Amino acid sequence: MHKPSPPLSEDELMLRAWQIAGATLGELAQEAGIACPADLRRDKGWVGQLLEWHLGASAGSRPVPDFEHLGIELKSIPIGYHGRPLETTFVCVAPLIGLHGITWDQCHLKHKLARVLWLPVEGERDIPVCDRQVGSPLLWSPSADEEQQLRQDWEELIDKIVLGEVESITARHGEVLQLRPKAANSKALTEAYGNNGAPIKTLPRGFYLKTDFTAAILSRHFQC
DNA sequence: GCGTGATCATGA
DNA sequence: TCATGATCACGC
Repeated sequence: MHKPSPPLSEDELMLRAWQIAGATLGELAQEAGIACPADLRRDKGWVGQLLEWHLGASAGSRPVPDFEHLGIELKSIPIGYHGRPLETTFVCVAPLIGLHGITWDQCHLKHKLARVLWLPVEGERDIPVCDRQVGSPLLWSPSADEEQQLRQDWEELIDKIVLGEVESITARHGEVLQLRPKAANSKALTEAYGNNGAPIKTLPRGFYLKTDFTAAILSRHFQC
């Protein structure tokens, strides 16, 4: 099977997503002509990239939505036996410098989360990767409450970054949003503000959605 | 090194 | 048991 072209409409995208719902990753890998890894230790992004392939995502590694002209971001999310997310969800890299005058309405995170196609995938490690099933897709935009929660966490975290306190931020800060390392390893460093605004070198950070938050999104879907 | 895709692995 | 902090792969 050749790589699907980008979907031309939201309806077309959702149709494709429903068409792969229930399939196993092994079946999807076979159609894509790629091998299914025994585990994801060395292929952490494999599931996401496989789903991108099937749905015709076009962005590659560019910092734009997966479905650029639809303004939709694709997120696979690993689900455990109890239907809850097994992992936090990476959203985007956090800016550590050049934040003068940055606002919620113009920030990268808000735009990334404006419209997300969630695709749950079985993620328990005792299920062989090839046997894991894709779940039902969910096209989501933040409710007013959800946006308020995200905004509050984002503003508090950005404030700390601006004040040179990035290295005192842990994953426990934030109700729904976390700031955590996002790097190749602990030796990858980038510039940030330190005490008194002096430049320091620190680990690159990313914004992640906590599992309680994504669990609520998914449960709202299954209840309605 | 940065941004894309994330999960791993161990200390609490 | 589970979330945090660390890490893996790839294109450029």
